[in-house]
Amino acid sequence: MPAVLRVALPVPLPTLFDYLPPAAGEACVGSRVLVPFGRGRMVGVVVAIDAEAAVGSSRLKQVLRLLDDVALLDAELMHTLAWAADYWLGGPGEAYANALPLTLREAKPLPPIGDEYWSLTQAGHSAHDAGTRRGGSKVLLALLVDRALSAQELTERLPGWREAGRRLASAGLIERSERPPLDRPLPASLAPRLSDEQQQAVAAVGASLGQYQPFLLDGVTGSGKTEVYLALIEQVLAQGKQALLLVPEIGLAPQTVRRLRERLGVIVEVLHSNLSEGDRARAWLRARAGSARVILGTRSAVFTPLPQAGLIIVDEEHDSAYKQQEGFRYHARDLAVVRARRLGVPVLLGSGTPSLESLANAEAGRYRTLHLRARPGAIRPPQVQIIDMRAQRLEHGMSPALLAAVADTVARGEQALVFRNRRGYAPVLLCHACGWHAGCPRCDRPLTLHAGRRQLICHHCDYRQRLPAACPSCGAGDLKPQGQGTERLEEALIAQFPQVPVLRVDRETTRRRDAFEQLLATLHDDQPAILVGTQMLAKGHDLPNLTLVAIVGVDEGLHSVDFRAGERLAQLVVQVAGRAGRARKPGRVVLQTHQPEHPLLRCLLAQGYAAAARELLAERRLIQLPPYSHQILLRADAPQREQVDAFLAAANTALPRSDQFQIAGPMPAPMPLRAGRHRGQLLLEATSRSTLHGMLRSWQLALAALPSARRVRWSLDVDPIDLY
DNA sequence: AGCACGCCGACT
DNA sequence: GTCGGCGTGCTC
Repeated sequence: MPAVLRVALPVPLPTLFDYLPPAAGEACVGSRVLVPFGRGRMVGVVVAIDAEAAVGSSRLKQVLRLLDDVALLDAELMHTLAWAADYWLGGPGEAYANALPLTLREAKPLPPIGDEYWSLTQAGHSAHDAGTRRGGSKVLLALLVDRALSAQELTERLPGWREAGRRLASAGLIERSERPPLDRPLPASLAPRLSDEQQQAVAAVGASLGQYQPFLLDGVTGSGKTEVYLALIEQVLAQGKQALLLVPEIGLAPQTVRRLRERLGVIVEVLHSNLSEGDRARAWLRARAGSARVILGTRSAVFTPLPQAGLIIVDEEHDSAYKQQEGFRYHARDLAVVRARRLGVPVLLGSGTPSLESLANAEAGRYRTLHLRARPGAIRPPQVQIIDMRAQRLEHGMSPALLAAVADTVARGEQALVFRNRRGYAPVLLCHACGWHAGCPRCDRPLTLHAGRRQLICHHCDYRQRLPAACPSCGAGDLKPQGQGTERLEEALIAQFPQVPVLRVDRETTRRRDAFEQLLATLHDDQPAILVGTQMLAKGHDLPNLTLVAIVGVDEGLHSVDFRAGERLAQLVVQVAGRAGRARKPGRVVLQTHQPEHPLLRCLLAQGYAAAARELLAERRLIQLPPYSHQILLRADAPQREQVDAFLAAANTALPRSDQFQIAGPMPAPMPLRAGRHRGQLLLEATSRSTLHGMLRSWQLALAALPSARRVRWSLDVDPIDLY
């Protein structure tokens, strides 16, 4: 048997592939190779050398070329990736595909990791003097006439300069160069005085630097978690180590980057999916080279190489954005903890509304809890008032008490936020003559009315149709919107408060990148305004003049079939409420509901999130739901229901009988029809997941071999976070 | 996932 | 008589 190289390839197959060593050179584990695969060629990562071939030598092909002389992925990252692929049942190659920026999965030399600079050529200077160019090109030439500028500086001064840049570069008027990343310290601002609790948190984590220890930093919005992060990152930098800070979404990145830069006086490397591939590769490589000291990123940044790791922070750790919902379904928060253990560094999970999983880990003594209770500056926590919607005359879904609260607020020159977790004008369009309602033909759910665009849109599959003038069923012209979305609330608030600016913030109004930031920038600190919006308003963004949060209709969450609905509702209410009164002014929250006596709401409002979470945890323990049990969900969908049923039945049969786990289903998914496909699922629940592991792999292979599997799309989800 | 091969309907 | 539909099988 010849010794072969074992290579992970970016294909969703459950196997690694063996190759004969290349004609020239010595491959090492963690380096990339170009290999023939099927008809074409592919870049893979060497996971083992001197392996014994798993297939007959006649089938072995030879590595075409080595792409790295040293490992691109260090031993720790290789182990982490293998562990992740194993835990979340991914193909061995999929983890690598997620970890490596696209540019690094091409058979090219590594891109330079210096900063990208642009300058005028001789011809460029002439063109500028002649003034022949127009528009963006002219502005760009003028910007570069004195000195070369970095791509970042150009983006700051002329957003969208790339197009003009391309034109001018191909005309030979400007040229690109690389310079080593700036290493001179930038001006750093002084750290504010920390509260006692903040100091204790910093001291506790600081004392653990250099060893593995998970911390749960439990701090309400505005309690100053970020200052704790900053102080710790400062310590890590002083030791010459790297800090990785994960945030749930890109929207939170720009302001956080600014804050980190201003306070720490170092370059902050950013890694998220909205970055261009070149930028991602550069940031990744800088982290690998150790020149990036502070790395801020979203989910996939958990795979950043950290050769000098000092600390990992996961901000808003409860956020479900950390779980990848398709393909390789890993959880970045959980992986961050695993990485921290292997790296021997502390990991800090921060949230004002910790996940029940993390609370259970703290309860079990696996995590140390740090509390930040007080809001610095001694602002009182917002007072919360429940409005019983029953027997109220509603103005487009808003009660008189709610409108009065908004009126008071704007009369004082302050700002109000009206929160509604529903986009569009109305969630249902109903015919008052015959009872027909507009439904999605592909999802069996009502279509949402979007009045401004005169469309009916399905929020599940994006099916769209024009707004009918009359009822398609009976011809009556009596179509009435039922219920309220943000668009309708906006309209009603404009009518009620004609002199106050009303700003709607949802996916529709903030489609463009940075539109959200720009929108918020128009809010002057001292001017009254009304904000209407969805989830997007729940996070980040300090609005110092915002003193009222009005939550319209959270009842939907209380009826949901998903056992996590209560947890999510509590988190959402607390996060949204936390927008109120962040600066000097006291805040007020009104919560409008049809179920003022609901135990979860009452507990949440009377005793706060921690108490509500304790109740929810006790419930979960009682009925043995996560985090007190472990779930694996098999999902399947197909154009015909029989195909789904046949596959799930066969999958169920292929499951070994065991008292290690319970099986629920096969059953229809909570949305049994979506985008024209029928959906079903099979749920495994076990008290101990580790005993399940070996069985799962063989089950997965058995599923792939089922004839019925070819007629469905299917996936296995380890620790699913919604049963959708 | 791609990408071939392979065997049955509506077209120049 | 062909172009092309997507079922089936393979990739070291």
